[in-house]
Parts: sequence; structure tokens; C-alpha cells
Amino acid sequence: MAKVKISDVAREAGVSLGTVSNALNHPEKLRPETLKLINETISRLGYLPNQSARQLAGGATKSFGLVLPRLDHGFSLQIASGAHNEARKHGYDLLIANADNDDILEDHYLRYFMGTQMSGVMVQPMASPDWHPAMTKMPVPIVHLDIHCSEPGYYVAADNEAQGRIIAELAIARGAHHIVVVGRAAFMQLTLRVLGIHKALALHPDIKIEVIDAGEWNTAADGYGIGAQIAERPADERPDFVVGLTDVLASGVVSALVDKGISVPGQVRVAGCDGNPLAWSGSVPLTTVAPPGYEIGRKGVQLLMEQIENKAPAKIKHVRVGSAVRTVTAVAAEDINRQELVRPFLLERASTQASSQTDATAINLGAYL
Amino acid sequence: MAKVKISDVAREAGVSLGTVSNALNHPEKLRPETLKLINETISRLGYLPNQSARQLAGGATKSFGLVLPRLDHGFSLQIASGAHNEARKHGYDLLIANADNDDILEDHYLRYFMGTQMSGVMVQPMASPDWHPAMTKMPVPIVHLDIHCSEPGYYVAADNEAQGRIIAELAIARGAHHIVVVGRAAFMQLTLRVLGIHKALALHPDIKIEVIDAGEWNTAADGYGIGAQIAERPADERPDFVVGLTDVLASGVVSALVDKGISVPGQVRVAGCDGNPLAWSGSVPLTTVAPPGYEIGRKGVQLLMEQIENKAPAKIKHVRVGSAVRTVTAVAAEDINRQELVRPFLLERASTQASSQTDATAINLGAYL
DNA sequence: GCTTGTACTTGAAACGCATCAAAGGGGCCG
DNA sequence: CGGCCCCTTTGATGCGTTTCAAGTACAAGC
Repeated sequence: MAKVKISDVAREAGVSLGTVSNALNHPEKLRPETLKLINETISRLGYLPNQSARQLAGGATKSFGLVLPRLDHGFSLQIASGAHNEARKHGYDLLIANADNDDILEDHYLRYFMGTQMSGVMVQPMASPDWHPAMTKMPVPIVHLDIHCSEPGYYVAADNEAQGRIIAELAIARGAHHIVVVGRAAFMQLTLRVLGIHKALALHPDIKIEVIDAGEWNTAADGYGIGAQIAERPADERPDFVVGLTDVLASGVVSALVDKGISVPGQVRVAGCDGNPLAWSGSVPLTTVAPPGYEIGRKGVQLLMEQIENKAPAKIKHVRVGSAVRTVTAVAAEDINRQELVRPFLLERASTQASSQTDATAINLGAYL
Repeated sequence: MAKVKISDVAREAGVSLGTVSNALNHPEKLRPETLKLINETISRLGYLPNQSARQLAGGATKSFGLVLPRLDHGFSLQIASGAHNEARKHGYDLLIANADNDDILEDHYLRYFMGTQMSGVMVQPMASPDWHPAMTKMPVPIVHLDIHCSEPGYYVAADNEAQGRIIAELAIARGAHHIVVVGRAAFMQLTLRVLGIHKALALHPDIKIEVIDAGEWNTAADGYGIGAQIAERPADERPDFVVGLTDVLASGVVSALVDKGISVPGQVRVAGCDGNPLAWSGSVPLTTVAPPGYEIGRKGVQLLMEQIENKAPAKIKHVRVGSAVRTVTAVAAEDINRQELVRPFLLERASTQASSQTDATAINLGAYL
């Protein structure tokens, strides 16, 4: 348990303190034999550099922090995955903290990361775009993900309003007359989706629209509850199109409808939002509008790198990814055999998942539409 | 960008350095008015304690590190969730690193965490139970998750072999004659599952068993490929029971079979392992054996706390969670209406998800069995 | 008025390392 | 043999905290 430090290594190897430090940080400065000797001593003694001391002495280390609202949300994971790969590409570590849907905790981890001399920090904020004002003048580069903010600062956001519009257009293209939107718009992102839906539908006053709150957490169980409620309505009050503000909600709705003997998509069509892996890699794929989470994470790191390399004080810089209205209406317009469309896409997505994804908001035509 | 440090706060507030430090760490030692003054100064200046310096000066901070092999694996997320909640309960932070299926990276992050003066570190190791020998004599408490290791040290493991046995018994109870196990047993956990299946089947030499490698990553696409291959076999060579070593694999298999016109569970029954949320919160639930991931994470933190509080050098200590053979055979024996069984369970799981889960390996009777 | 005690506050020392100016040691050229 | 230059190694300095022994101020008790 006795911690061995750099001076122990130095003494044991018969060199000086600074030489060992160089072996760690600037190996090219050392004579190969010295380096070898030191490395051997290090592993013999089981020396482990004290990161705190390194950071304190040397300024920022090459690592980024990422604060996510929740880990069991597929979209956040895509962000994490994109950020991870991009960070590694630049030789940076990525540490992830789970704010667990708690703004206090979010703030806590944010401060923690800023105080840890991370090279940069990213957040996928939960609710408010006016994040703690103090955060903007932080000593560490920070990038906000998946949120559009008016304050100066860096952010990468998917166009959530566009996603709502896309879904609505899809519904229109499918000839919907009565749309039910399921979910609580507790987060800005969801609010924007609802807004997009309303805007798109403003041009179609004949289409009836209804928004049903599904409870605080937007869980599959919540979706199931709403689905069951819809199923019990008389046929003429029943919608012909249901939009889950979240894929999890949507799949809950599907489960309930099917259980209650309502045919999907025969009697009711269902679509979700999120591009949650469960939507397309589950046994039966669900149609969903997919914001490019992977790409958001990647761009976030890129913005961080940019700030680091320029060393310039943060200018206002926004990146907006994915506005694939064209792609989508194109797809929706074509009346392709569903089978053909879905599976290849599923396979492609599954196999390229680890490498990279496109910029575009993609749509996965599933079995329930 | 100019970093404000503790001495700035002290000067500005007209007190000494140590007093500010006390305000941060031992507020009870200060006169209320002094405390108030300092706190105001802190927020006015936007002071943010430098964690590196704190850790260096004060020893370990109250935070744990968790290294996971992959973030998009539901089971790992359950671990993370359990660990998170338990850690917060004790007032500890939890930082998560994604090893991205790369042992180099796993080792890297492990060392990183150990060097950061974390109070403790947990890993869900990828392959070998003989983890880096140096790791055992580390200066920081460490707990291995979801792996059974012979080396001295702390670990919390689900009984993977029992899971295999459970699945096999399920197959037997369903009258299977020909079982196909899909997946590459690249990880110890999967190997043990296969072992369990074989052991259980050793008593039934009449049942034919086949293990099919699905490629390195065990993706849904891999499962789809195997499923398609199975579908194309002549009926008499086709299995009547398929086990996915992973839920993702299993759902890929189901997709393929259904696409190719094979009835599930009519002609082929399919089950998975993992308790991956996609298995039970997807539109159509999949039968799966669920190792208690949440509980493993929780127990892991508890073991960490134990080591910290005892300050004793790590004794050998193993915790083994979940051997729910009884629960499962009980369920399997009953011939309940599937609908009734599945949905309430689904709902219950969904709603208690955030709070706590049982110790037991649970089984979710889905639509494909 | 002096002592003892109480309640805060102070500031120097140490935490383990990276940095960097300076020193050391060759080799090469004149 | 001396002077130069280059390559390698040295070790003192400081990073921003926490800690803790020592100090201050003030009140109560004698």
C-alpha cells in the first residue's frame, strides 16, 4: 500500500528526478539505454504517476470531461461514443459523469471537471439554455451539446424543431387525420420537437392534433399506459397516427396497442424520435427520426480542440448538425417495399456504428408505419 | 480566462488563506459571519477550487472510478446505474471511463484512475481474470465486477455459469431437441454461459447442441446473419431452440427468422442472455436471463466502502450475486398466459428501474418463447 | 489585574510532479 | 591542446491546496 513516487524510482534507477519525469513525458530526450533502465525500474517498483501532481505541476492534462443527463438514454450514448472516438483520435482521455436527471448534480460534476484541470468539458444540459452564467467565463473550454443557446459560447445542437417537422410531414404524407403526440416536453429538446410538429401542422388545419403528457420520466411504462388508454377509445376518437417524443415511449405505445388488439400500423401508425438503438436494433424496428448523436459528440470534441489550439478566448461559435428534411421527404415519398429498405439499413447501421455516421438526421422506416 | 485561486479570495475577503480553506472544508470551524463573507467573495469572484491541488494536498477525494468495456451494453449501464446510486448515497462522485473493448485502453484508464487519487476503482474487465498482476498491490481499493477471479482481491460476480444452466433448463422444459447457441464466447462471461449450457445438457444426451460463432462483436447484424443462415436450412436440420449469448444477438436472430418467414416461437423458439433493456422495453419483449447488473454495481461500491472504512489491507473477499435457478424453474414450470406474465413485469421493471432491483437473476418471459 | 480557557484565525510546510535554466560530458575542428 | 557545439542529465522552483501547530482576541474566573 505504500505509494512509490517519482523520487523512489529516481533513487532506485540511479538517475535524477527530472530524468524520470522526462522518461514519462519526453522519452525522445533520453538516451535509449537510460530510458530502458528507467522503464524497467518503473515496472519493477510498480510506480504509478500521481495524476493530481502532474496536473498541478503541468497545467491541464489531455483529457476531456463529459456530463450526461442520463446513461440509459441511447442518444446520450451515441454522443458519448462519438466524443470518445474523436477524443482518442487526438490522444485525449474522456471521462463521463452521470448527472442522473438532477440539475444540482449536473452543476456539481461540471464544477468538478472544471476544477480538475481538464482540457475541456462538454455537457448535454438538461433543461435550461441559460446555464449557470458563471460557466461562460470559466477557465476551461466548454461546449454545450444538443441544446441551442442564446448566450455566447460554443454549442453543437441537432435541429430538434426540424425533427418535429419531419415527423409531422411524415404523418401528413401517410395521410394522417388525427395525430397524438405522447410525452412530457420536460426538456427543451422535446419542447422544440413539439413546436416543430405544430408549425408543420399549422398549414393543415384539417388535421387534428393532441398532446398527451406521459408522466415525468417518459418511460416505456408511461408509453404503455397512454397506449392502453388510446386503445380503449371508441374507434372514431382514436388517432390514426401516434408520435412518441421518445423512442422508448413509442415502443411502449406499440406494445400496448398490440396487446389490446389494435393493429399497428393497420389501424394506428406509430413513430418515435431519438434514433435510440432499441428502435432499430430491436427485434422489430420502429420508425424514428434520428438526430445524429454520434456526430454531435464528435463535433463537440472538435470544437474543444479548436479552442485549445487557438488559445483564443472563446468566440461565439455554433454548429448545427442535421437538417435532413430533404432526405426524409424523399424517403417518405417513395413507396418502397418496407422489408428491403429496413434490413439493409439496419445492417449497415449496426456495422458502421463503431466507426462513423453521417451528418444527416436519418430516418429508419420500421414496421409500425 | 484568468484563474482565480484561493489566495485571491483570501486577499479580497481580507482573511487568510487557511481560513478560506476552512470555509470550504470545515465550515463549522468558522464564525458564521466570516463564512458568509467568504462565500460571497467566492461566488463574486467565481472561484473554483482546483481539484488537482486539493487531491494532492489532502489525499484522496470522495470519488470512485468505473471502467467499463463498452457503454452501449445494457448490462454495463445497469452496473453503472447501481454503482452511481450507491456512491451518491455515501456522498461519493462516480466517474466513468469507456474502454471501448480495448484492453490497452482498459489498462490505461485503470492506471489513470489509480493515479488520480480516487478513493476506489471498479472495473468490469474484458477478458482475462488474471488482470495485470501489478493491479492487485495497488495503493487504491479496487473491485472487479462481473468476473470471477482466482487471484486474491475483491470482486462481485454474477453466476454466469448458472445463467447458462437456466437457459438450458428452460430449453429442456420447452421440449427442445436441437439447440443452437449463437455468439462468440470472446469474454469469460460468455464462455461461462456456454459452459453452463453444456453442463446442463450433459444429462440429456438426446438433445443436439451446436455453437455458432457470430463474429467478433456479437452485434445485431451478426445475429441477423446467423438467423438468416438458420432459416435457409432444410427443416430437419433447423434447430427448434436458439440461444443468443447476448440479447442483441438474439434479437438479430429473431429479426432474420421473421423476415424469412419462419414462425417464432412457432417453429423456432429464441431466448437471449443479458437482461438488456432492449429485450424487455422494446416493442416486443424477448425472453432473457438477466444477471443483476444494478445489484453488482451497488455491491461493488459497498465493497469499496468497506475497504475504505476498515483501512485494512485488502483481504480476499468475494461476493456472488444472483443464482435464481429456483425462481426461474418455478416460472418456467408454470404455464401461465404469456400476456399476463410479461406486461406487468415489464411495467414493474420499468418503474422500479431507477430505485432498486432484486438480487435474483430474473427471467422475462417474452413473445418468442 | 492576572490567569486560564474558548473560539477563531493565521501562515508555513508539505503534497508529487513538470519545467527549465544550467551544468556535465563527449566529439569535432582548428 | 583548447575551444565550440550538441546531446543528455540535473535539481531548484513553483503549481494551488490542506493541514496543523502556533497565534490572537476576548471572556470568564480568581
